[in-house]
Parts: sequence; structure tokens; C-alpha cells
Amino acid sequence: MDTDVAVSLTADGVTVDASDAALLRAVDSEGSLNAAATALGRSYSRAHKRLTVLEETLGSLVERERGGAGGGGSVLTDRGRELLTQFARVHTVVSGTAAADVIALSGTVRERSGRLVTAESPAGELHAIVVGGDRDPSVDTGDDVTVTLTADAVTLQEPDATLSATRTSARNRLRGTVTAVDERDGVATITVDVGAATPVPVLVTAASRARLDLEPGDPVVATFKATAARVTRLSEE
Amino acid sequence: MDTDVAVSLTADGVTVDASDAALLRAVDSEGSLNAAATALGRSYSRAHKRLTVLEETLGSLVERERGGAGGGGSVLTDRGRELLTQFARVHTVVSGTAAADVIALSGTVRERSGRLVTAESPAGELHAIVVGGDRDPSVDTGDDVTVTLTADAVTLQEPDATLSATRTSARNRLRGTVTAVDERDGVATITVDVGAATPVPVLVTAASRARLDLEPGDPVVATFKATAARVTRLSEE
DNA sequence: CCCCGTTATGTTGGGAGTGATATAACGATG
DNA sequence: CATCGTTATATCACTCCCAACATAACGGGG
Repeated sequence: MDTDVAVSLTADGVTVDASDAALLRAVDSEGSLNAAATALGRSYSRAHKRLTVLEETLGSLVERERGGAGGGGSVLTDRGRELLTQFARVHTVVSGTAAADVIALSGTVRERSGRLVTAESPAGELHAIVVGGDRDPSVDTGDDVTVTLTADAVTLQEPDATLSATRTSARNRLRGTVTAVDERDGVATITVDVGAATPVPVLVTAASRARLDLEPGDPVVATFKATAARVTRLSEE
Repeated sequence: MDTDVAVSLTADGVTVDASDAALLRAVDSEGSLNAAATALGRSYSRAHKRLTVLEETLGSLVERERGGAGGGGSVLTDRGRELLTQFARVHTVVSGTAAADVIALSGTVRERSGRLVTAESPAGELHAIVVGGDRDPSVDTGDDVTVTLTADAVTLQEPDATLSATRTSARNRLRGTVTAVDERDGVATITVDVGAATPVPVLVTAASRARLDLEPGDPVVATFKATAARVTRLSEE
């Protein structure tokens, strides 16, 4: 059961999806809208129509010239290239987190101020933020919630390194013990039992794992930023 | 230009998308497949057909009974509810990162071992991992790359807190100065100039901002995990 | 024994998106 | 001035998806 995501950027009613980005990318590499469409196995007429619709609200994305030596051609404008890089960046970031393991901790809300929520859980005190979601009834004190984050957002520390806690950002801090280590390709997934219902997977580099000398049974402290964790009502699950 | 994502879970050829999850959720709250379909404004026949297709490969998701007092009804099975929570968790995590600001730093690869890449950048040395992406030609030494991550993955520290660096995971560490502070709803976006082409936005809680006493002009150290940052070839943008 | 609302199944028609095709305009090159 | 491959535009037919409709089976309750 692997997860995949479809990213799209939307502005003023138009939404640029992956196929649109692919079209722009093909125009950039092929040099003409016609060649781009056939390279992607799409019809020229549709590609052209789609492009004009996009440009109608986004401005000029492709500089098109007809006639001339080779019959003409198309080149990406600065705006088009900028749109492409923006899409690529969001895509890599989002698909990156989609590939990461998900951590879910359940607790009850003790306090809320603004978007910041503090919750009690078997693993300890949790700080996280609410994301102004789609159909998300706002979280309130006393609610049963789950705090979700990704395995790559968690940092591991030696259990006695408490002194530096005050010098950095306020962070979640869970004590636990290593239950499993899975290292491959320079990256290690450390499974940590923090007292929650389910052990927590943590993604670290092999270098970090070696430096901390982590083996099953070792005590560790797992920390993560409050802004990297999201709070949702349990009913919403 | 805001970004939105469509999450879907796929297994054995079937992909469960948001509308499927909504259907299951409606069945859970309405008590019958018929009521669920009409509540969602969808036709019953289609909903039923879709459900059977899903169950064909995922196993029983909904316990259906016909006849009886109220004519029957449908209840989610454990598997169905489990699928629903899994979907919800992935959804909140992914849409959470989609809502966060994207940080992009450009550099050139100096070394690679496994999925871990070390790159040189104007801001300093960067460590990040390659994500086994779609059409991603693997990154190699000498390549011009961009390292992308989200603003919520970056931690801020006082500039003189260097001593604790060795006790925690190997991390990226960029010195810089605060150029802007935007605090609202208990969450602050700190813009930091780290020497890169573009200043870096960092998302912290208002409490952290107050503790570190961050104001424009102040020196800070921005740190982030290597496993939270992705490397992509520059041509791929 | 009838009633009722549900599950189960199939058929039909319409609408949206798209490929395919046709035609015209374009303009540097030879 | 003819050529050529492109852009620009319009139309037609096809496919896919889905709502709508129809029909049957089901079974506890009145």
C-alpha cells in the first residue's frame, strides 16, 4: 500500500497539473509545441488549446514563432521557466514526504493558543500546530487528537544531552529505547519505542547512526519541531 | 499560486483516492451505502460498483446487510476503518507540507555515498538525500543540484551553541542573519539570509521566537536534518 | 402476508474530454 | 518565388465516465 500524490498549482481558477508541466518541459527540450505534443503522445490541437488557456490567466509562458527557416518554433519565456521550476520544487518536496514513513501519536488537547496546540500523550507532552484544513473543525481543549508527522522530521540525541534543550527552538522531546535498526544505502530507519501504542520510525543518516552508536535496546531521546507536526481531531480519521 | 495535492493509496493495481475515502467516511456516518451516495451527490449504482471493485482486491471494507427492519444497512469493517485512518494520516501529512514554504538551495555535488549526498553551496556545506524519483537520473559528483526542503523542517539556534552539535544527528548547519519576522496565530515565519541567492524562510513557534529573542539583524544558526532535504539535478527543474 | 428501505445488477442516455483531420497563415531560406 | 515545418483555428467522431432509471432480491416488523 504505497502512497502517491498528484501535485498541482492553482491561480485565478486555472490549475497547472503534472501534464501541463510535462508539456512545458517538452516544449523546452523539443523546441516546438508540435514536437512536444507528439513526443508526449498527445494531439497538437489539444496541447495548443491547453497552452492558450493557461496563458490566458498566467501570462505568456511560451514564445511562439511561425514561419521562417524551420517553420518556426517555440521557446519557454522566463515566466514559463519559473513556473516549471516552482512546480518541480513543490513536486520533489511533496513526493519526498509522501515516500517517508508516517508517525501518528494520539493524545488529548490540554491547551491551545493560536495555531499551536499542546496535548498529553502516553509518550509525554506533545506540541504541534493545526493546519487550516479542508473540513477540519478546529481542535479544542479536551479533544482527542492525533499528532502526525514524518519519520524524517525526527532527530535522535543521546539521552543525557539535556543541557542544550534551552538554547534551541522549543521542541518535542520523547524518551525511548531503540527496538530495531534497518540500515541501507547510507540511510537508517531507527524504530524507537517511546511509550506510545506503536513504535516510532525515525529516519537518520548512516553517519548519525554510527556516531550515536545506536543498537536495539539503547536508550535515546527523539525530538521534533512543533511546526513539523500536525494536529487533527480523532473523529476526522 | 497556492499548491494543492491529491493523495491516493495504491495496492495491487487499485488506487484509493480522496473520493473513495469520502465514500467510506459517508458510509460510516450515514449507516448505509445508499444514504452515503446521495449524501455525496453521487449515484448509488456507481458507488456500489466502485465499492465492489475496491473490495475485489482489498478485501471486505463494508459489512452490508439487506432486508430487515430499516431495509438493511452497511457498516465499515475493521479493515475499512483502518484504510480510512491510514488515508487520513497520509493526507494530513502531505497536505501539511504542501502548505509549508519551500526552501531551495543550489550547489554542486562533492561526494555521494548511497542515497546521501554532500554538496557545496554559497551558504556552506549541504547534506541531503536523493529520493528514488520518477524520471530522476541519479545525481553524481560534480553535478549542479538544488537541495529542497520545507520551512517547517529547519531549526533555529543561538549562534554560540556550537558545543551540542556533536551530540546529535549529523545536521546541516547554516549561519545567517534574520532579515524579517512575521508572527501570527502563535506561529512565526523567520526569514534568514544564509548567503544563498534567496533568503530562507523558517517556521517556528511564537514561543521559540520569543525565547531566542529574534529580531531583524540578529545572527542565528539554521540547522536541518539531511534526511529532511532532497537533492535533485538542476536540469530537472 | 404485506410493507418498506436497503442491497444487488443491468441498461441507457448525456456530457466532458480528446484524438484525428482539415485548412489557412506565416516567414526565413534557398 | 516556391518550399517547408511550424503556429493557429475549427470541426467531427470516438471514447470514457457517470447520473438516471429500471428491476429483482432480501428480510424484519406491523
